[in-house]
Amino acid sequence: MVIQLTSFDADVRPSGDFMAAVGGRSEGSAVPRSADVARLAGVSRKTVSRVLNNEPYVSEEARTKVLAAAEELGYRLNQAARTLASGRTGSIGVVALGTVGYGTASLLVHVERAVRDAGYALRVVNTPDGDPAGIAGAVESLLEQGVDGVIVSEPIVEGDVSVRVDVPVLFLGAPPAFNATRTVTMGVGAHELARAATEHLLDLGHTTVHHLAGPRRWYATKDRIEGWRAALAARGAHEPPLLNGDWSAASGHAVGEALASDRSVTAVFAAGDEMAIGLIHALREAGRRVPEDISVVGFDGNPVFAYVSPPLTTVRQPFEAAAREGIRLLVHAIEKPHTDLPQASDPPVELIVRGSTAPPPSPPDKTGRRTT
Amino acid sequence: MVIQLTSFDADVRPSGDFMAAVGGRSEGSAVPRSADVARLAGVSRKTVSRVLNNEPYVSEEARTKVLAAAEELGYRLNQAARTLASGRTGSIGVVALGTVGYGTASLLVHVERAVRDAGYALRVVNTPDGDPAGIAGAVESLLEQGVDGVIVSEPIVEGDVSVRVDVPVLFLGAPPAFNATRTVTMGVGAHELARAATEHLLDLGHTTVHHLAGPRRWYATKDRIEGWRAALAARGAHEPPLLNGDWSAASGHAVGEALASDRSVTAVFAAGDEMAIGLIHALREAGRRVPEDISVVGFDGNPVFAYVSPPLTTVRQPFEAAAREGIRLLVHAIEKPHTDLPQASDPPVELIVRGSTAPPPSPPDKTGRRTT
DNA sequence: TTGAAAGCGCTAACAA
DNA sequence: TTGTTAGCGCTTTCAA
Repeated sequence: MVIQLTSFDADVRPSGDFMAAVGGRSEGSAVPRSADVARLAGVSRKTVSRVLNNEPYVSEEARTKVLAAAEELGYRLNQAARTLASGRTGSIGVVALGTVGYGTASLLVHVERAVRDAGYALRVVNTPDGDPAGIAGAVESLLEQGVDGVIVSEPIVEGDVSVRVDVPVLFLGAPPAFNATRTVTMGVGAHELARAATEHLLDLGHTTVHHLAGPRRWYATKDRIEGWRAALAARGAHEPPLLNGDWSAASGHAVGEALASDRSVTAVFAAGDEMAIGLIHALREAGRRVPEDISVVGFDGNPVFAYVSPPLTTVRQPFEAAAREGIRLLVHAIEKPHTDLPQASDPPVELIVRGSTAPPPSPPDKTGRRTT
Repeated sequence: MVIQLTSFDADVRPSGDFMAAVGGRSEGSAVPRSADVARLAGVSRKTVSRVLNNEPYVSEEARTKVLAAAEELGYRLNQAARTLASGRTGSIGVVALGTVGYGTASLLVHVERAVRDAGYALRVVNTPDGDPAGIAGAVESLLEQGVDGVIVSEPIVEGDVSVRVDVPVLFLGAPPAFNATRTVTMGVGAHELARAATEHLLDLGHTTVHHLAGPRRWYATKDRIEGWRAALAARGAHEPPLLNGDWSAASGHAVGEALASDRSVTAVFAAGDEMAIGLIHALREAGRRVPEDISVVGFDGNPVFAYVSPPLTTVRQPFEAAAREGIRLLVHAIEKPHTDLPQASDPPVELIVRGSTAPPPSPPDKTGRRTT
């Protein structure tokens, strides 16, 4: 741990803005204003504004001069003033979960990139609990800071969130939790993915598939349960009782210890890669082989699990596509409020078959009895 | 994938602010201003401001009335106006890496929490490349948006970044890359951690330790190399050539394949958990046992790797402590610019010994020859 | 194509 | 303890 403090030059102002507010005018090394640029370029402030905002009706000559003057002065547009005058903030806020899992983290990274590519700045507020009160508070603080749009990313609980929102809202991976001027919902394919994972196991010959679910309060959990259920129902497979984890490998491990003695279990679809890893570990510790005795499928697609034994079969969530498409719609809602939303393309469902799945130890015969 | 668009009520304004800017006065359902609160509470706007900013010299009575009026109106302070008038933005910007690794993601989560706990909002800009140009652009955009302080989190390359920065800057996990009004540096203990990991292996009886490093351009890589080197030098151990990865499990796997045939290698310290996992996998595929033939230590402390075979011995980076302490110093620099920085406490070095390390297959005898 | 004037909603300084 | 006045730096309107 190193703490280094560069010598603090006492006559450096804490902030140019502060100094100016105190009374300094644009003299000496003070932070340049648009008036300074205008003066240097020999035009009006409004023309400077026009150039910097790419507005039409500016002569090439004026544009060139303004750009040169701005560059020379090291002029930086004051976003607060612009926001106050125009009502547009140029930023989008995201309410995220604040967990460090591969899934949520990579979703956030893609959101940041998509937002930036769309020309907006990003404000982030985490709500580790994801409950309605937390989300309401987070949205409230975002609105207060000033945002043109809000993204609510994978919130946890259902329940009505009570906030007054005048800007468009994008719900990523969950149904709308509150009303807003305009609401856009973008799923992350959890249902289809869960269904594909379950079907993969069924296709291998397993008579049914157990499901290790996440905490019941999460939307992500519900979606996966439903997908699993749909796959089972479509094949007429019996639906075994749910197994419960909390996304952590430790919880998967605990479930695996309890499950190991139940010889009727031959296939488990876990709602997260990490739970799957914990589950497999416990199973093997108890002497059950994976995939020979029990097949396990994960959920997320973290590439590192291609390098464990056995390499984990899993499904990949299309975070990048979901973030990109969702934000495209959100930005459309922000910038063209009175037009219809464009069509969103469906991201692909991607099943990654590796080594943790195989046919059941001994396929059931026609009567459904198992011949071990 | 579900796209849902709630019916768009045509007479809902796209934004209250916009409407007001167009000419509406505080009438009907327009967004309330501080003047509206003042009127309802029967005080002046300045008193409203005082109450909302927790300034002294307000009577209990006035405070109560203002709060009630604000609540009734659903008043929300306009941060842009406040910023313009006061010069303070109430937000801190972070320049992050935008990779989805466990390390960087969890650092970002802790940064968000610490920033919020300190009463600031967070702006995030990612620079996937982390190079000086990218960092400069990111800082520039943050400054333009308006921030009271900047955090540069684990940048990649050395090199001078050319930006004019009037606010304090916190460098997390790297030395200062540019000059600012005030610079604070907070390491994440990488050197000490790398040293502890290497020493653990040496203590086990290995004559030397190989190091699987990350991309050479990263500061994080350099720090770990230096820690490893220091441990080797302190014991008079021979320093083998560096192995090179890119943080991914795949790169660790590739190195492992090449390394498997070299029987002289008995201990490897990998600069990241995921590379360690890939390395171990390749080693075992080639018939070498871990830890019996080769010991491997990772770096990061992702708990999921306690549930693979063998459970990974690793060191945990004190992200939470580093973020909390670093931001404490940054906030101090922002709020009390003319005082000394407080003392920062050193986060603990934490070695997590699990199953991937053991004494060498057959300890060298006194002469240094190996008796296999 | 350009400019002058008038705010945006808030806080700072000062006076009361 | 409170209110008045005067901006913060920009965009908007409207006229030129």
